[in-house]
Amino acid sequence: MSEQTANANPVDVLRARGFVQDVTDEVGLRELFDAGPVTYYVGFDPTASSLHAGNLVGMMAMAWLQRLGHRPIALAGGATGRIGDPSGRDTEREMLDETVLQANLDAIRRQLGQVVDLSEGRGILVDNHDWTAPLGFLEFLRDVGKHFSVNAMIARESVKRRLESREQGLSFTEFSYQLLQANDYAHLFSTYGCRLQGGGSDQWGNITAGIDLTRRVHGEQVYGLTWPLLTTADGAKFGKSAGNAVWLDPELTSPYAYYQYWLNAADADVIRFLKLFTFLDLDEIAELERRHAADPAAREAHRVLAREATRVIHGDAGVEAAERATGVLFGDQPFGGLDDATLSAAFEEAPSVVLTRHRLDEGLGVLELLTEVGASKSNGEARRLVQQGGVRVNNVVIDDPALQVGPEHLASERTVVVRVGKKRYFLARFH
RNA sequence: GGUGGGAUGUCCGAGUGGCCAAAGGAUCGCGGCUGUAAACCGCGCGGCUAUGCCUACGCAGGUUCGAAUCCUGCUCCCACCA
Repeated sequence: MSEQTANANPVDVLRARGFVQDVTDEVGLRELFDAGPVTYYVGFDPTASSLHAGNLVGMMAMAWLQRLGHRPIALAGGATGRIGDPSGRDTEREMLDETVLQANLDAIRRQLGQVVDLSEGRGILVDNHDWTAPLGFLEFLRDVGKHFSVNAMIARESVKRRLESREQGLSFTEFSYQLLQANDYAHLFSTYGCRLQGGGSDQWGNITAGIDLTRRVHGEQVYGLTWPLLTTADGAKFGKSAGNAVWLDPELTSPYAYYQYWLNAADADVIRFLKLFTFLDLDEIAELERRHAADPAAREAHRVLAREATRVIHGDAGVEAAERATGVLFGDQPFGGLDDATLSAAFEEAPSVVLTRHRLDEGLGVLELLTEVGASKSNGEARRLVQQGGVRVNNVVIDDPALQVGPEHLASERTVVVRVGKKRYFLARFH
């Protein structure tokens, strides 16, 4: 971290990197930061077994504030996660939910820990279920509910839209959600002295609800800060690759795939992403921006983004594996003389099928092979792919639909690598 | 409850008895250009033992040499009226 960054007000640091959409009472928040370490919180819903790229904005914002000397609280929404599914009523389901939820919480704790230091004395991880579950309904109505005006609640844009929409509707549970979140803030203020809540810009209403509640219950001023909800330059949802979420769990999204997601960022996004998703100095990023403008084809900014963003989540080993696999997959060298282990590592994320060895010895039609590995749904589709020049076996273009694939096509002891188009790889293992 | 309109391929949407495996667009796939990009251009996009055959136009039946198209019933959706 540069001197400049260390001395700047955190609001400016976050804003310079693109983390600030809105701030409640910016003057007051700046003074709060100047007065000493601030305890702040960001909530994450444990709805999946892993966090995903979309959660990174909040994670990075937390990390920056921590680096600037402030104290993070990561809140896992164990309570809100439970009411998210009102259909799970019977005890068996409830138990299962409990197990899954617990696993999800563990995963979130682990993943947050990679970016934010939540160790004893450095940061705190809490679950809002801990204080929400014991709360009685009457108690909740009396202590929390009475501070809210339904008139104000239904005036909120998100609520209003649902009330006007005949087929969507709005359940009482969902309507009450903002009260639960508001109560979280008031609780964290009184328990930990938390005075700042961060969240995506869609959280603005929930955050200000918490600020209001804290003021009414405790008579103290607390603050809120939102970051923009990201979309990519070409309009796609941020953090989705081919429609699938980009997960932080290497079991769900391999370090290679993760690296590739960033490497494939649009030119118009790359600088913005460098600021948000790496810890590089802004000076360094500005230099990359100059170089990118001068020679976009070199894609230097993309490479740095992919490397640094991957390093944050998957470490040096993850970067190394991703770069090695990228080298093999996008090189133009025919494969051959490799061993199964190397091949498996390079193609970790490629779908593979196991076929019997004698089919290879007898000669397997390339069309049939394409269908077997899942590259095509029918022989007709496979034939078209070959005729269009889109098929490679071991990185060598195949132009004959009648080609018989045999033992001479093995790239390693027992594996044949099929490539369709530029990026789709499939492995056939013969046993 | 009444009246009218509709249901077509992944999606949108044309098609009112043979020329319909079904226009057009989008998505998607492959190729070209390029930078593993964007934009743009070209090709492809039901299946098969393939100059033919099979399966497909909400569901079930019928008329006809022949039906996505006509008739009957059913299911679901929409609009207007009550």
